[in-house]
Amino acid sequence: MSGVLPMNADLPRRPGRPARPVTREHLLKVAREAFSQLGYAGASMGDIAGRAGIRKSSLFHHFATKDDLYREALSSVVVDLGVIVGEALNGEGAYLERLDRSILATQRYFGAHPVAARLLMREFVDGGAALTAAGDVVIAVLENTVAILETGMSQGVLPKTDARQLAISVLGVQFQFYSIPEVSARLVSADVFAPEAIERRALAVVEHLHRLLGVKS
Amino acid sequence: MSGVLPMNADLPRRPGRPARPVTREHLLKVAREAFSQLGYAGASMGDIAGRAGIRKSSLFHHFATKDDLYREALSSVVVDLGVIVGEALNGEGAYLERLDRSILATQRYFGAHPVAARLLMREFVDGGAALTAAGDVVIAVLENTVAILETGMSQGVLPKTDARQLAISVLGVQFQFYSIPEVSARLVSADVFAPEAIERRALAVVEHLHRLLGVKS
DNA sequence: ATTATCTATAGATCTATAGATAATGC
DNA sequence: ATTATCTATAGATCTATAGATAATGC
Repeated sequence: MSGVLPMNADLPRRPGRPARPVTREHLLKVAREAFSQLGYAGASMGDIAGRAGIRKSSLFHHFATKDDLYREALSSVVVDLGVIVGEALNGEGAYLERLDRSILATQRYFGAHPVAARLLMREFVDGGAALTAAGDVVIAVLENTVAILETGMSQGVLPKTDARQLAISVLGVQFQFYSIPEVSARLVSADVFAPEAIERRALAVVEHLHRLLGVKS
Repeated sequence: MSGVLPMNADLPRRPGRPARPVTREHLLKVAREAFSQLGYAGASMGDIAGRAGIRKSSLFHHFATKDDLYREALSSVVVDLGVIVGEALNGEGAYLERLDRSILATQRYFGAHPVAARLLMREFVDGGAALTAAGDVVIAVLENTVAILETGMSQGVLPKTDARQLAISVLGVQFQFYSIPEVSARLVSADVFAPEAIERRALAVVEHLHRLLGVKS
């Protein structure tokens, strides 16, 4: 599609209102990539602008501060993932069915969006030092996990244990692989974002979490 | 102890050779703290010097480049942890005894050294982009975990499964809690470095890894 | 003489702003 | 008229270096 028109996407731009302005969406996409790969402090506005094919000052036209850009980039991932997990959890089926569906959905989302898990992990590791607002979102995600685990325990589907300690381990199993993609790639000797590798990891995480949570098999 | 002599530790220093020079060990300690909290890009040489009570240029007298300082700070943690896990694994007892001892030793090390897990996790997440040499150390740590798991599987102590996929999940369970201390603290509503909290997490990780690895109980 | 510190500074880079430019969309 | 881009630049900060200083350790 859109192959009929010439794709003069990466010609150097000149002053004046452009025919095909760089979209906010595209800027957020390259910002997610840069922040994911380099972290908030490591990624510069000039670098992000360069990836999008515009000048630094043009990037500031779209986002008033680096912090604004970062928050919006992070938020887009949190919202996406929240919707996907929400749909998986609120769909049909018994507790374990919905749990498995949300695990698979999360893993496939991370596989389809190579920057997502690392971007979120960096935010966790930074500990909301830069972000009180986003820090609360992070806590909300974990409190949600705790609630899901406690539901399973009170329904007798999962053995009772400290749900808060467990939630952090669950987070580790779900995020680790895609948060450290270069390391994971070397360990499993494969492109971790190839379709077979994604599916292999998804099934492994289901198996691992079943064991970790004590699901009867 | 050493309370007899005046502790003029944090008086401003002046030009000329000092009576009590700041030790290399102390500089590495504050560097580990800064890199752990802020990351490689986020921590500046000026900041690290300031934490140690000297000027930036004096820090450069001890470490020629920021990269040198980072590598040595990271290396000190890798070596420490390697020794501790090595001793736990090479000691007496059956496979499971040695496994549990190394899990507990790792958790207690992270609890006693609040900057260690996060410093290592940041290095994993950065993916050796900055560091090829240290990146190999990181891979070595994981290959070692794979070898331990495969030993257990071939001895029939652990059920057979993909040891490489499992190793990454094990890494997640072992590191997550102490890699995101601010988040963990809010989730468990406690100072995660208080002795009881450390012991609670250590026992939880043993339980979680027993389940994840399929140890018969 | 050695050495751990300091002051001062070069040169790069980073966030952010000011103001010109020129095509778009109304 | 609006607006997405550009050039140019201010001011802060960052890594790293040069060279002075003065107490230590021999």
